[in-house]
Amino acid sequence: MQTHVLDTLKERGFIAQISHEEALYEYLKTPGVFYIGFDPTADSLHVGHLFQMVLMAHMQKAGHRPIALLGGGTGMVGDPSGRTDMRALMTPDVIAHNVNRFRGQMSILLDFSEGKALVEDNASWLLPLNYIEFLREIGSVFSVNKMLTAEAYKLRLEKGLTFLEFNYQLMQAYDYLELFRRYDCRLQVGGNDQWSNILAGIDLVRRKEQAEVYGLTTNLLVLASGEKMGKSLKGAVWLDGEKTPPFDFYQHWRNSDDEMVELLLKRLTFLPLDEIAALCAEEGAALNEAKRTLAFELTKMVHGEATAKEAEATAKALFTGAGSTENMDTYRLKDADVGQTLLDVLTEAGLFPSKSEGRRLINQGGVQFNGERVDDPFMALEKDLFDAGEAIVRRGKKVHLKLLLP
RNA sequence: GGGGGAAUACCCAAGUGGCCAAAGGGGGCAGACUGUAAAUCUGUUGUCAACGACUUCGAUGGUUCAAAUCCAUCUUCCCCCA
Repeated sequence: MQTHVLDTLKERGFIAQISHEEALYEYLKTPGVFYIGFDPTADSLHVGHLFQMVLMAHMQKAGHRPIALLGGGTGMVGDPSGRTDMRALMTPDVIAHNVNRFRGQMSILLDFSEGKALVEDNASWLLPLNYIEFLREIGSVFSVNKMLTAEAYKLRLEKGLTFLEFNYQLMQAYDYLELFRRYDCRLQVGGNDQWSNILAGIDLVRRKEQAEVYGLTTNLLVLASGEKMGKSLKGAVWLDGEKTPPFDFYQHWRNSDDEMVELLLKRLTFLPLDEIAALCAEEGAALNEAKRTLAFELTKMVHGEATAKEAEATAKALFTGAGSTENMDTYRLKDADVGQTLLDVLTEAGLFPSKSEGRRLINQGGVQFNGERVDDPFMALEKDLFDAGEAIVRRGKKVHLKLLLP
């Protein structure tokens, strides 16, 4: 008999809490419908979302129907859960733009053919809501007393919470009700910080429809240090190759903490558990093999195999000296750049955020030109410094840039 | 509606007339050590034509030789009372 999908998820470390475990096991024995909400707070999904997408993919493989609910409507309000300050409000057209981008990226992992998965935008039912009707139908079954006791609001009760944000939970609960009515959706999945919002939805469906629906939360992806995952050198790591080049994406995973590798492999890749166990049985430097696998698999998943191989080859070239430098970031000098100082050109090329910063880096020995440490920020970039029209500049250990003569 | 506070760099947070480009912490970046890891130690963290200059302390005006610091107005947020 095939492994129950909940067991799969458990084994791979996804699950934090389940609302009605027994009943959910039963429900998922036959094809079911479930949803996960995504806040359209940026114009691309990032690696934090990847985790939820992988979960959806596992579920879909097990025969269930995922609904990715984009919060085009809830995004107009902003979830106060676990936040100490109010989220900046986004304008409707920005939200609509983001929703569109998300829609496209979802298909990386989900099969949308023949309605096997759906993307919904809650703007379609939240925006037309009539205030008084909503209050009468939905607002009447919520207890403010109860909401106030929720952990999620504790922080905000001290710092201040606007009525706008306080409504978020009602809206999310209403989403669940709506999806239940439309698609007979009986499971909501979310990060563990969504627990009280999910419970509110379960409650609402029970009261309005006398039906039992379920909730499941996932462990948030956090670093061993407790830091949230998904940030790196240049901020968030996006799935969009324009915003985060595939090579940077690859490097992000390649540089994972030792302690995180196994967890990440389990939760973000589809590699069999025994294979993962074997990779991670190694200790110390040998763990790098597991990191390479992680980076490769994920880059392949998001950007395709060919691109993943390129990224791998580039990494090899940069860090071991073997392989090609073909896919390295490059900057072609302009005619006027020749003979200018290294500082000026590299700032122009974006390797330094400012000239001051560039000077600092150089003075601290953080910049190399063709393998030689640079000690003079004003070194002139003459043609004879280039070998076959190109030169490699390195900032720190990991940032490389290939300069090309005009 | 009344009264009282607060706004400082990426974040938290000192500073309440010149010694302030602004303490401290976090974060970031770099160096050493390593395994492209973590931890640790060190340096650094407004900009620039750089032992100097310029622009910054919610906004705008003012007082002063001199303002993050004093005054006025405005904006936003918080707290207490109603």
